[in-house]
Amino acid sequence: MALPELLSRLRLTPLRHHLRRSLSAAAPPPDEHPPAPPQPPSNPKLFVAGLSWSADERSLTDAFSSFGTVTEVRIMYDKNSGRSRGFGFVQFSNDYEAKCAKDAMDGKVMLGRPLRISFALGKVRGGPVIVPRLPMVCKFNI
DNA sequence: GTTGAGCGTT
Repeated sequence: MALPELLSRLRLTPLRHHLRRSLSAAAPPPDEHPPAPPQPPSNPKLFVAGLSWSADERSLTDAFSSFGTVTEVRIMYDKNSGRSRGFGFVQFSNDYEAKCAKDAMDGKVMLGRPLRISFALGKVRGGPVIVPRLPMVCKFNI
């Protein structure tokens, strides 16, 4: 085996690997478009379903007020029977609190029923649905 | 005395 080839195998090869690693590390993300941020639109109002028949505005408020300032709580009742329709709305003073409460309370059982929470849609009077620009991180670990 | 996916009043 020729001497140059020997040297090449002993020293240059590892160097090449090192260089390749450095280059690939320094290389910009290869046209990596963020995979369609499925971050759902967020607004200060939550749609809360799966409510127990016995859940009222008071118990709802108590369950959500630890995540922020609850500005409005509404449970939909049947006009005739007066019984709860099993869902309602909880509005916070801002999107962050709403998202935090959603992440923390979605799926949790309340009064024996698992809550199904999502951001309210529809009757959004007072402006368009604002998509948050900054990542919102819930500080609660529930 | 029942039931169980869903998006609501002024």
